[in-house]
Amino acid sequence: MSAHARRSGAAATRAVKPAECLQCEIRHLALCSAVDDPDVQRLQALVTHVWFYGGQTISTEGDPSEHVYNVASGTLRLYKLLPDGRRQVTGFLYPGDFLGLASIGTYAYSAEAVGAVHLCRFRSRDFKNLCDELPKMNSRLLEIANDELAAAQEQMLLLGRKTAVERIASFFLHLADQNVKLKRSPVVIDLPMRRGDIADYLGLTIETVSRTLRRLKSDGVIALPESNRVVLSDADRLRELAEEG
Amino acid sequence: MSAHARRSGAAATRAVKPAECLQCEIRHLALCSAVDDPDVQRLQALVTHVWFYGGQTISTEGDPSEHVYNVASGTLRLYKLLPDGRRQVTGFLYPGDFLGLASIGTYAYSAEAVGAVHLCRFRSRDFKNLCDELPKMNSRLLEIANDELAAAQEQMLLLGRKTAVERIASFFLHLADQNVKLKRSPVVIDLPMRRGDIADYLGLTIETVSRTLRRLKSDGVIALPESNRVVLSDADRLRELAEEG
DNA sequence: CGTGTCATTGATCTCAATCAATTGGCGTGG
DNA sequence: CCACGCCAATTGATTGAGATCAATGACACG
Repeated sequence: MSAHARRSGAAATRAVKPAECLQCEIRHLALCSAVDDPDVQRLQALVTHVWFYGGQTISTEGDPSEHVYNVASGTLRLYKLLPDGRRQVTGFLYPGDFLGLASIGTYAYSAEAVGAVHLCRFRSRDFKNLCDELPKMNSRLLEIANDELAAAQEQMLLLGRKTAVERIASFFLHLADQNVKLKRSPVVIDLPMRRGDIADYLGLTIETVSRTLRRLKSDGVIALPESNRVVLSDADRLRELAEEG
Repeated sequence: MSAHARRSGAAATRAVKPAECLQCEIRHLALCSAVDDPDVQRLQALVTHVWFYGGQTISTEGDPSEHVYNVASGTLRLYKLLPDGRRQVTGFLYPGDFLGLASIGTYAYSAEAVGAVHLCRFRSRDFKNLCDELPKMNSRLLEIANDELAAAQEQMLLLGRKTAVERIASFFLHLADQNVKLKRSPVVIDLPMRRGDIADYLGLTIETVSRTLRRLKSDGVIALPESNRVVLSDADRLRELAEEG
């Protein structure tokens, strides 16, 4: 079985002085939308901005969870490994997403940068304290946890019961929704991750992903102008193929 | 693919006057452990006790979420369906577990009684209001959501990457842990659910579950004194087979 | 005892995994 | 500029784990 894991780059993390949270372009998407301008200042006082290159590890499953993060730009992959190296990518994080749930004490999964990413980092302790002071933060966090839980249920349905075509179709539709949220095209979709990441996310192999893409392409449902860009030529057909409620 | 769903029984739900929450045997396991005796009284004022027979539906995916529940006794199965009837059981709930996460607005999944169950029911609105007043409730809820999220990640790993034997072994070990939590034997395990539920939980078919059990049995790893009771004769071996960290 | 439901067991099939090249893009260095 | 190496992705041939199809066995219940 598969282990499309990628050796982590050795490049260093840079940490610089905070940019202005009030001007943050993705604030409306993030956790930070929960609090008003005065309180955002308090968040800003706690934040450290960090950058990672593609392949770098942000946090490792089982390690004590010292930080939580907001994704400012770029994509992360979250994953768990089996002792023999088989990998399950449990999700991708995009700008506005929060990293640090399911991490009371220790991280429940590892996180790596897919490409270059910019993260807003908080010390778990500081963050926890702030949450206790700002009840809105806590309830927003609960909301996020609920969304993630619902997404996890959906992914279980996909992994347990869907066919390869259905998985790929569902994945693209999910990416299309994500694109809408980020005010990008719902039809032209960039795939920042490699085939191995997609395979490990969907419980397939690289080869099956590739073959399924070919079929969808030759059926005219999608186009692949580049290997990491999909065009949903026939979104309705794709929805049928995904077998969605 | 499989649809081991079961037609829902037609028997009526009974609702009676609340028992005493302060004397509740499983309070220490439940959400209710978050608040002190005086506040438990406030919880108790809001609770309705309801009973369901095996096969009855408690809530349906997509329906507006009007209630949240605590499981007082019995087992629930949570599941999602595909349009063609394929089913994924996303989890089982045992005494002390909370039903109502991933249910902002509408239920993210359906819930059915596996056998006879006793539930403590709250109106979502009342419950939400109480949570806003008792910050400890909110943070306990977040804690629960985090645990469920971690469990969901684990289940994704199982569904995406584990073999049939590994899935069954992991399932039994998980049940054993559950048993410890409920102060039952970690070796003799009752299976309140039928084979179809197990299959749909593990992303397998009934037949594969049955065959895998036979193999584990003939290998001396487990015993099956009755079809719905397992004895973990060799827990260490089982742990090896589960390929766990 | 029939009858229905659930679980087990056996025979066969199939979809995706595995194994094995081949292709294509890209950067490096001669 | 082109040859070479590297790596990701594609494509093809074959295998295999688990699904599907089909009985059979084991209880429980009216």
